[in-house]
Amino acid sequence: MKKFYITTAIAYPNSRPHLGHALEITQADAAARFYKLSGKDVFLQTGTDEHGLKNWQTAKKAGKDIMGFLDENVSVFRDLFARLKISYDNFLRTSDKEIHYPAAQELWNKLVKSGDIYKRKYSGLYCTGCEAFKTEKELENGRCPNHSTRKIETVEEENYFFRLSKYRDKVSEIIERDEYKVVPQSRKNEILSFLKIAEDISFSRPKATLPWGIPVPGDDKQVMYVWCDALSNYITGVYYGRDNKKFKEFWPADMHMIGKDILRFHAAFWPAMLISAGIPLPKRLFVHGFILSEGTKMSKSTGNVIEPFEQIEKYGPDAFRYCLLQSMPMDGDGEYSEKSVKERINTELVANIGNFCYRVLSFLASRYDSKFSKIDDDKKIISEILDIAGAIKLDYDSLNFRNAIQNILRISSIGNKYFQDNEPWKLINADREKTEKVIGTCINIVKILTITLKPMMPDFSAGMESQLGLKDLRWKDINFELKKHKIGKPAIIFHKCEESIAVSAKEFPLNIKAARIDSVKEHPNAEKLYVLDVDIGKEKRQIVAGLREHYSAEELKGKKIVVVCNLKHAKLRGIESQGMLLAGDDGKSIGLLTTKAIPGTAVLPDGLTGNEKEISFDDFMNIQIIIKDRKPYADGMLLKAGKEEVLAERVKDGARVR
RNA sequence: AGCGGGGUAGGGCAGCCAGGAGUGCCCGGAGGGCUCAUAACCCUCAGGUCGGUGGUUCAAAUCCACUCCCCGCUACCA
Repeated sequence: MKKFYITTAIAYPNSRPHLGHALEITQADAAARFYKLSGKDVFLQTGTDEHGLKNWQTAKKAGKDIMGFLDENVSVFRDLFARLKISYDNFLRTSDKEIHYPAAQELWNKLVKSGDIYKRKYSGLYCTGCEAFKTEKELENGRCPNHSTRKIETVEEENYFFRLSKYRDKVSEIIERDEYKVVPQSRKNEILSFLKIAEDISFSRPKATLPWGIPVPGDDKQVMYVWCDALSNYITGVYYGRDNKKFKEFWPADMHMIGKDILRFHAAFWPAMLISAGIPLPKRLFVHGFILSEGTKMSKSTGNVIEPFEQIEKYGPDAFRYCLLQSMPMDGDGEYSEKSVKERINTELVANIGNFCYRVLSFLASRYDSKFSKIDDDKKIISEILDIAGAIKLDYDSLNFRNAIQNILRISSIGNKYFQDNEPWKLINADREKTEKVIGTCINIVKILTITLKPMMPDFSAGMESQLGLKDLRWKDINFELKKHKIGKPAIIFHKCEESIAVSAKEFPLNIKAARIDSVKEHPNAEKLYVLDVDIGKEKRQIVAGLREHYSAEELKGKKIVVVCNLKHAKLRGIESQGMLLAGDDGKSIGLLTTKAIPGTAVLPDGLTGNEKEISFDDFMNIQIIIKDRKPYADGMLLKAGKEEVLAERVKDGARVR
């Protein structure tokens, strides 16, 4: 079987990888994983472009040997790819003398043979300090900014050129007809207009000005310029010039993936070179935009640089991949911000997808001993979901990850609604068999989610496969054929990303006071709730508390507790609650926080001042207070009511206060 | 200035190429339901003269012309 061959642009490793590198390789990896799932024999190549003056100078400046410098930087890229779970099959370094050099030289020779390489004089502005050509833009007052005492000279040098102009019509035609398909359309238009005026391109440099490159065959005074050196990686990595039979298994490439800044080289130079060398053209060029932060390009001066390593560390590879893929529109630039990352994790991954998977699996595990032997043959749901899965396939095939995500979320929303509408937690008392069918269908939906998310979030899907007790799910397993099955052990995969309210050095965000319960009534409308009147010193408050399963009215009356007073008031089943009493919850028992302090005493960490500002329930939930040795700690700081201690009843260490 | 991208509900987007009731997604707001699930899930409602003007058309967010505003690029760099 011919390989399905995908490439990324090769990175220039003169500094650390940035978000753009992470984006491109993640897109390529997601595509590769998708095609693999669909049964193709995928080969993904990436690598690094290691020649050129910039690498040479950066190494020199750092006082390092060029290969040592490159090895170091390249290993950082490889490390990033590993952390990103990139499933590449080949990593090609253009500094590879064994494989890459001879093959690139072979390509050069082919171009010479076709009569498309010729010598021509080139003249430019040369800085003797840098020993390099400068563009007019780079100069300040006609001088090199790094060597302002030296003169800029106009230097002529003789270089080899490639006859791009000869091929512009031919390349235009091929792109026009989509034989080499450039997407999106706007990039295709752009390159077609460039091809009308494309001129021959400089193809080499004298060794004296570019000391670090691949030697031009038959001319030891010249080295290849980047085109033949770097673009050729796409063929040299897959046996070009080494093993023609094997080369044909890979080539032509099914997809090159690049950024919009290098469109010309891939949609004009590269196909022209291939035609000249008599090599078939790749099939598709996918061009993505840049990834921006806060609406502008990331730069150190703006201070909006986002480090890929840090993002993976904070959010994990799955969520990072998911957000990267979602950030990029099909045309134009994308936007990445941590605020939206957190939002997406909490709402899409946790509340929508993750919650559906977990509620279904845990229901089956606890009520049916993890087994089912029938499914609900709800034609409407089934066909609706299979239709969406079909759309997702098209989304992936066109690399529209954003649409794919949107459609996947639709599936889990349908699942959540289906679960909700059937109310299995109630239905199970009336019709145990029907309930089992409903859950069986839900398991199939979970399976479909697992498969459709596999290209984007490999860890999640691997985790779900093991929870489902299924192995090696493929795209063809998207169906409702799982009718009798025993699942594995359910577990939560995505965890809520807490927006930690900065507990500032001076102000504690909560206004907590010691209080005494004056009276206890049962909530007329809710079986778990009490309505309490509490004394918080200068005023009295009415508080609704869900304690009826844990405390009797007698136990509560007169008890001295602590209450959050600046929480936004809320109606609970029709009765207003003007605060919240604090209790520890260790998963088994609920135990009140108590204190001997007189009502009204502020409860604070040492040294911090109080805060009257009203706080929303969500913000409150994001403040972690944990019990240790019966005492409450907020962000590691002990909470006390003046001089008196605050102690939690009944609960173990690690209990969360709420 | 040139080139490119954009202006659609309070925020972020899709829809535009192949015109057909402002349709859709995520967040946020208001109200309700539910308790299996990670305070999660479900439902309802509010909110828009689709940047503006003019044209083509039976019909325009969508096509054409003009115009206003925002942003990016303008390096022999992958």
